Amino acid sequence: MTEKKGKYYITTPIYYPSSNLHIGHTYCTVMADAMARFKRLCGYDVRFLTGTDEHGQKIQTIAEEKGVSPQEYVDGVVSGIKDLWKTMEISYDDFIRTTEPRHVERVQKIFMKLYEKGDIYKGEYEGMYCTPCESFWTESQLVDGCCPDCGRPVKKAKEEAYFFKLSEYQDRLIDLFENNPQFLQPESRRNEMLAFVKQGLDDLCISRSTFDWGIPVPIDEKHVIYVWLDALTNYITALGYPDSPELYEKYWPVNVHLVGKEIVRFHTIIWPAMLMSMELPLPKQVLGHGWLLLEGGKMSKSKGNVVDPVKLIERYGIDALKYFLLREYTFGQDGVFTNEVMLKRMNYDLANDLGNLVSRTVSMIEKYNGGVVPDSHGEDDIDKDLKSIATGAASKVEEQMDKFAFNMALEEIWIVVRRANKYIDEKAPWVLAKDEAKKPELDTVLHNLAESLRIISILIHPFMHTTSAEIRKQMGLWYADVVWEDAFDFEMMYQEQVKKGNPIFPRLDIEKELAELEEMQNAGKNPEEENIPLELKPEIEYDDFDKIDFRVGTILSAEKHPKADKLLVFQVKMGTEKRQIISGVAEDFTPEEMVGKKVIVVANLKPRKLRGLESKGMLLFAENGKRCEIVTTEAPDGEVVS
RNA sequence: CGCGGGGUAGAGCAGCUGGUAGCUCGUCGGGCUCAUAACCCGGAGGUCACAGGUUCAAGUCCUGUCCCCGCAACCA
Repeated sequence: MTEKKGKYYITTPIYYPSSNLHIGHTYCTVMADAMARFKRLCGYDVRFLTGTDEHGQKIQTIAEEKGVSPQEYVDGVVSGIKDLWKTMEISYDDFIRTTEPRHVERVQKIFMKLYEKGDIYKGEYEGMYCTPCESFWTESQLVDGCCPDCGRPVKKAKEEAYFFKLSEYQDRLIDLFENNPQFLQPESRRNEMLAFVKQGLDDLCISRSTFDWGIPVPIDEKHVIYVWLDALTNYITALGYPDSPELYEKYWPVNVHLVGKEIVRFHTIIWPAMLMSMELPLPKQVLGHGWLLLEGGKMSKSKGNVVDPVKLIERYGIDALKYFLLREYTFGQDGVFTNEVMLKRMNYDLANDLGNLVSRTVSMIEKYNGGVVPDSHGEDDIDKDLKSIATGAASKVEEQMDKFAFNMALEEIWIVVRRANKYIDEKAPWVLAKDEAKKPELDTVLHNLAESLRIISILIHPFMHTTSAEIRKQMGLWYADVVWEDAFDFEMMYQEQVKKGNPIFPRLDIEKELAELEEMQNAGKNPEEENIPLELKPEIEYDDFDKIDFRVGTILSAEKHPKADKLLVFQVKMGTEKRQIISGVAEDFTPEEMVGKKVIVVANLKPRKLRGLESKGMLLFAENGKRCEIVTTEAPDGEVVS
């Protein structure tokens, strides 16, 4: 076996089990898994951690709605997540749940360490609180007096809370970013974070007393520990820190925290600050990957446009999906997910190039040499070229993997695949087979193809181990372990018995698959039969409704707000009165097309200045975040709407 | 005002520390029949957003401008 090269600790974020995971989570976990498998294959002592972040008000609320305890609720979701990782053959070494006793106890110990260090103090948190989002907002952040995230009402709240002295660590964090370019990649995120820290850091609120689904603050039973102290510490509590430090001492500091770009800030500012406070080593590197976007924009549960990985795996297999995710997207950048791009990748690269290469090679060895891999006899320039490309690929893959450039690593492997296909054409074994005198030459060709596939089976192992195994089975290599170093050698096969199997990646009818996928995805989106309640704001009384005075108005004129690019300034006539109303619809309508339209106005809304201009009232529009439609009527202006 | 990302062949993208512009798909033409109508070869197609500058040499460095996309401000 390979000698050990040292340890390698890699983590994914711990996911929030408020509902099932989508392909974005899958993407991150697939990358971590590929890296973990690659490092293992290269001889590292790898530890790969994933898990779930299970506390918080949101979970508590959902559980209450479903009439189960929070623990029961998360147990259900988490078991689904574990099933998904099992289906996807994610090779994690540990799965930490923040509700596990091992985590709970250790978080409390960590809290005490910070407290004893003098970095935690009791203070008062004041702000506008959005319950569903568990977030405090400042007045200026509110939209329409409501939560800027979910649009629901907020309430003023003041609560006693414990704070972590994040501000104390500002200078050390600036040093960290400035002196360790490797600490946070890609580069662009580093600049962002540096700018953020330089703006000045506020102390961090780390406890809550408005709900109780969390880890109790050890010195104050009224409080539970709030999200980041609970969540981020998973990376060391899972290693037994502080009470059972064997694994901790072996694996910490982590080599890589793989995270989405939305939580880079927490992992590169808050987490290092906590570690500094505890006087522990910092993560060697945090990598912020991009998002998978859909054509319409961000993927999100509330838009109902999530892509369900399970369906895709059932249909195309896990290796095909993993290949697509790793090959198509550039680490760190956002990428657009479409069924068509996915299907093309699967067909062209997997079925046509790799699958077909295996198929034709095995067929020829069966047909021309009774299914036994022959020995080679000499080499010419073409042989040499094939060999050098095949044996040179492994180091190129290593190089790309060092940069987390999965797409480039796979591209390097596919250069070998394409070279082998080309080799067949150049050598035309079917011609050699017709001439008994050319048998040695034919043998050489078959041998070299077999060797190439052997090497390919090793190279793809970190990314698609099942396919790797299937290729090795067909090539008669079932008896041998996959050893990375063997990818550097060309002469290793000796009279293996090959055996044709099913196509490893059957060719897809893209048109047909597209149609069926679309149908499936629509079916998930619009269950016609079912009557699914909408997610609404809290109920109001009739009296509340009656307070609003809706009127019909006619738009007399419209123009762009001189100082704001999203605002239109309308002059609206309602019966006898004319007034100015401003709306944020400049991106959806031109001023010209609005003139003359009849609209519905909230006429008794308190006037307010928007970028210097007064708006007296509000116009109604229908919108879904993307498209915006005017709510209109036939009635004469001035009339009451009720 | 701002912060960040980006503008490279019809589409989607690579091009790090400067030295003949590349990949996948599509398209046109050819080859082959071992193979999953797959594979291989060749052609057409790019003022590398624009304008200056540095340099023997610039998508690649510098300056300025325009446009797109996130975030932010603001969307009663």
